[in-house]
Amino acid sequence: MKNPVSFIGNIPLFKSLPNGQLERLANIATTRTLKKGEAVFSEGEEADGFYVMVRGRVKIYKLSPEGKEQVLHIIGFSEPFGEVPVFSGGRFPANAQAIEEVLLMFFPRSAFVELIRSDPSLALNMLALLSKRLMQFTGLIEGLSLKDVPSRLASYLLDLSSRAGESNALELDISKSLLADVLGTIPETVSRVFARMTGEGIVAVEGRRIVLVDQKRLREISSGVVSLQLK
Amino acid sequence: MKNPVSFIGNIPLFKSLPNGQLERLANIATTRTLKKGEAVFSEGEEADGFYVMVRGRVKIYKLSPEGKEQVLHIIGFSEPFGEVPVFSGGRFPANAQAIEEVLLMFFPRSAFVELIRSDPSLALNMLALLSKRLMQFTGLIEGLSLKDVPSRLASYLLDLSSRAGESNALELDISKSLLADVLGTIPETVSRVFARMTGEGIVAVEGRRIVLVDQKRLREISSGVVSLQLK
DNA sequence: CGGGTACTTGACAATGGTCAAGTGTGGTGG
DNA sequence: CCACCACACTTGACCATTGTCAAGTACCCG
Repeated sequence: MKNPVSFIGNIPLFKSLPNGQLERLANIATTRTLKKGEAVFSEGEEADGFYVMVRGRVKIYKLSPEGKEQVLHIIGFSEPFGEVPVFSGGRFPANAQAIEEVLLMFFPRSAFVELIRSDPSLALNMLALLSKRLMQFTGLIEGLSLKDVPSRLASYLLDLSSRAGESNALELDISKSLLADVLGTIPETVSRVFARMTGEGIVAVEGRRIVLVDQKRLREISSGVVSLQLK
Repeated sequence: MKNPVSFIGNIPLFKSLPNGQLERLANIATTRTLKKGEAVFSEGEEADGFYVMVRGRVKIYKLSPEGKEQVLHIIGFSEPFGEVPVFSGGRFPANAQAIEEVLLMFFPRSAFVELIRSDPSLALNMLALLSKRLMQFTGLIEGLSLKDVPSRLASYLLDLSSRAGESNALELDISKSLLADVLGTIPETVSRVFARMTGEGIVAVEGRRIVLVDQKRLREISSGVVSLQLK
């Protein structure tokens, strides 16, 4: 990295920190690189700090005994992760694995807690971060418990579209099998739902490129007002 | 309440606060009583503070368009709730309803944020609280996505037992239909699973009294090593 | 004592997962 | 540079779990 202090200063979590603090952070931080497929940490492992993404992406996920995955989060540029055990338990509650080549910054726990103690605005930033995570999890729980797969897929697509500037033509940011793990289902089901949506003229799919043909229908499906035809 | 300051001082979230701060808290706090069935707040409502339970219990839950409920949390004595929008959004991400007659303490947002700013240990307590919530949600997501209903019920019973001092004879702390909403299923399914477990000699059920006859089997079911017989 | 709610049980339906087989494609090593 | 292999994806047939609808019983509260 060319300039660690300036990188750290641009992380949303650390915004509003004075320069002195940024330098202290840069001093306690270390970096770590991983190849695609490598584990950052595993569930139950002892945690002595947390990470911030510099380059690449990792998935945070739970594993069932039979090997099915539920993705909790996909971490991208300048997002922190693994911060939960810093404040409560000492162990990671889920697994983290690189889905691309990855460069991470690592912040040791004790030094970071000290920093929070001395800087209330850092504490409030962290509180805001955890609160947002909580809201996001609330949505995930709602989806898994109260909505069917077409509805969850529709929500995902609409969300992608809104983050891509409300465009109707978008490109999936992840593979369809990873998408299945994000939605809490399996690749076969994702395929079938895409097929049904295509048949209904709601979307057009070509590999990872997807066109939202009928946003209105999509919104109805995502909110559960109507459900998708069987066949 | 006889002595607000001493009550507040005994809330885990506020432990380790100096007396002066406790008095400031007592000054900004108000109280609120609700009858069974009354809403504390609803999803999407503007939030200007959070609550701490003094007496009774409330359920925090999401609602599907068809009226199905998923309970996220049951709040009991001296637990805080509704604190998420204090730090991020301005709106409650779920509903809260009294399941018994309830007495609450309310802390307005801005005064509370000021207090956090001035007291790092309060900030760390709050960070620990949100982290624990996050871990709990992680478990809920895991259950909904990766485990079947018998497994979730088994986990619930084992959890109850451990919190009741490892006793084998326990009393459900909630009605079976509320239990269904906690587990992310419906009362009919809970009934059937209890019936199957009884038939297998795993538990004995009599109204709300439940005896865990075969804890070992129950643990196997909860962890997904084995599954329950069909009939 | 009455009424409503909680709970149970049965028959049925449907969502979505499993298993299997086949197609396409991108990356790598010969 | 091409062939091959692994993997991502698709599709079909089948089945299991769980939700829906309906009816009946029991129980608690007023």
